[in-house]
Amino acid sequence: MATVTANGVQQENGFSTTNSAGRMNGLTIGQNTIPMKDHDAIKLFIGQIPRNLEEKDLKPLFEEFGKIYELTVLKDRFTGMHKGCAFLTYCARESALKAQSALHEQKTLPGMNRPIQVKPADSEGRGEDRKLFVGMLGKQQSEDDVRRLFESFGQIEECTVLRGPDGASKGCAFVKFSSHGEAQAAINSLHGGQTMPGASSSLVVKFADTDKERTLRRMHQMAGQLGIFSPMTIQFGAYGAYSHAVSLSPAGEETTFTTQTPAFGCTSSSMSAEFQKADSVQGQEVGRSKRCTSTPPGISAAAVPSIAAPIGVNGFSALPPQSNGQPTSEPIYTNGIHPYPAQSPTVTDPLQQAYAGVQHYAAAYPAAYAPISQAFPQQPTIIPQQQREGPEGCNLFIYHLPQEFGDAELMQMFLPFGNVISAKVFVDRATNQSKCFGFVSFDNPSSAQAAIQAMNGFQIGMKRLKVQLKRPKDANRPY
DNA sequence: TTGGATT
Repeated sequence: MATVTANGVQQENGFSTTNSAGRMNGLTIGQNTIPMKDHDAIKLFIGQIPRNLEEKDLKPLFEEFGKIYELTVLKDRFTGMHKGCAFLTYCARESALKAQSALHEQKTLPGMNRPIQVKPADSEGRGEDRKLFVGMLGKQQSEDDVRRLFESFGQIEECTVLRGPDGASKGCAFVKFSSHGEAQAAINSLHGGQTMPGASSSLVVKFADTDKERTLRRMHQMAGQLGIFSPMTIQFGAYGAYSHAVSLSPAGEETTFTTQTPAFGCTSSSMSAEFQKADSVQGQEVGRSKRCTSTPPGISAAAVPSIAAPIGVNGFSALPPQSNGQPTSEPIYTNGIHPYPAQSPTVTDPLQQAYAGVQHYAAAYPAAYAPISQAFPQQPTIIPQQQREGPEGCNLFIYHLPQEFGDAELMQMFLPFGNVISAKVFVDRATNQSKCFGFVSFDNPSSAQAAIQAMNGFQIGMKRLKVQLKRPKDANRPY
């Protein structure tokens, strides 16, 4: 038996699923029509409704824009009181858009002092599929500037430049378009395409995080703040730092660089750089052979008291028990980086002793970390180090880093001097290449000072590290 | 050549 539905669509089977626009909006079985809605139907939030209006009163008002799929006045869960708002879903997406443009803030219902609100409900994904995060803006770019940048791609519903407490732009913004397509078009044209004045890299245009991603990030942040990363990370890191940056070639010879460290497994680094600590005190280079001869191989780690300081800070409160006749003169991690601590050519130089001592520590106790790792059998996954600034006087700016250095290498290099709460090498987003500078934050100023003392002027290859306190944020800012 | 950021 054929059925003619309200839409005039005739079907042999008595089912009708399309409206005049060819979209699904109702399922008619015999005489009964079960309302169906578009797959992309929009749930609208209706606000500023007088509390005496119920569904039956509201229906006529909204039906003029299309068939209603669902209309629910919001009631207090406990008291059942009318909350002055409702959710409304039309069968057709089109109807919702029409209602929104015809009604939203266009009229005020009797007894209300603000105009009616008709807009997609928050539950509709909060617009995140059309909201963009814009990064690498110039710090002086205003909302208007950002709007101008984006206006040709569609209708901008929202544009906010993120600002710190002092009102200074954080160099990023959110831009919400009225549709996903517009947002996507903006990404396609603008992302990476230009570099704003004062920005360090090309413009970033991407979809803003979803709620889920945001929650995840928050959790990571919390975890980072609470220091919930593996203690072994730190200890391994320290160990790795010494073995990386510190492995002395006793004979002053090049050693082959292998890339394994216990801290990070196989690292990406394959540096052939040569480390030399410049003699910053006397302003002169200390001869390599002189330094080397002053560091006799085979010196006992335990006999070098000064290594206790940097090591202790990193959680090595004690050296492992002297053991077992392992060879101590060969670095187990020979990575081609040769620090030549040269503050003084004598063996009493603390830094040199630290280097030497740690080298021997690394050489003599390769199993040192094993018992510790067994003591923490279920370490949580390492949470990626977020950018964290330390207190005033604890943050270092490091320039002339080797191109190959990444965050991990930077951290390893500075771990000997204290608790590194953050190590960040700046990377050019376009090329993914290091910009050869970075930041290291300690949790206390003396570690930072110790690091400056030891590492400023440190020669790597043809370059010398520049290690100094990071400029405070407000420095050099025009007022 | 001074922190790559968030709703």
